[in-house]
Amino acid sequence: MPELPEVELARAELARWLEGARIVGASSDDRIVLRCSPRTFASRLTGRRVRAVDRKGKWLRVMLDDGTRLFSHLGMTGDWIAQRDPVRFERATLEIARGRRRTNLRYADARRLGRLVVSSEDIAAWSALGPDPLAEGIDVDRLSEKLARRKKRSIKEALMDQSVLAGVGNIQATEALWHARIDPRSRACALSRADLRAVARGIRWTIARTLADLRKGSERWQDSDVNPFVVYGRKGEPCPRCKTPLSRVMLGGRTTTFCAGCQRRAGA
DNA sequence: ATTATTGTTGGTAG
DNA sequence: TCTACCAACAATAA
Repeated sequence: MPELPEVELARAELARWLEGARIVGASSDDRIVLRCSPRTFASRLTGRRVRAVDRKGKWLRVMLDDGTRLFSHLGMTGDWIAQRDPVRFERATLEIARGRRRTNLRYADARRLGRLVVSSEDIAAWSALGPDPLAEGIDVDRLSEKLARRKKRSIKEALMDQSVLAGVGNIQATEALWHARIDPRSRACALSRADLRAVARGIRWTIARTLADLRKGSERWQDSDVNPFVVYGRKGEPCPRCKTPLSRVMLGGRTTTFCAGCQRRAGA
């Protein structure tokens, strides 16, 4: 379910339910998603008050009043749902109380590629994340410095590297590079300063666009049959800009759609 | 039966 | 120590 925009939506939803509320129960017995002992999960969370729900890239961090942190990554199919009754593919549950009001927050994850970790400190996966494009913006100088060391990687693979920019995944990278008119197969180190400024604009554009879609639709696009993206998943359809049929290649094992007509190979 | 999928990571090689 | 590559993880849908 998640790249940066979806996770940001999940953060806002969680914050609305959790901030200032008290966790009065926590349980999970999923030995794949849960990366700490079920006992730790229950005992460290129960009774605590929630200070804040933060997001960095695709990671969520719930900060509690005693410094304990709950980290949540949604993997490919994870989602938090505020609902009294159990949901399909439920892997963990938080019972929360705010005054007299009680709610259950349920973590659902069909493929179980997501993870939940309770820790008293920030975990390595969180600390290793690069800047978040939505929260911190994109510093082209810093980006250029990092990409200069990627001699072999394509720009698309580099953008999906979470230590380069946190939160950009297959869809957002595909859309951003189309907007920037850069061929996704270009070597990351071959992009000029102007190219990188265009990529930064492309990322801001696609994130803002996806976020706006999610906020107004509230229905996740996977659940409807409408593809809201400009090029992702549209191989063979005419490019919205130049009408050339869109091509598809594999980069780093991920499907990549692009326009051979108007996305130029950098450095070539 | 086959192929695809919004993601990460651990092992290996260089 | 850093970069690069790929299989593995796991479950569903078309």
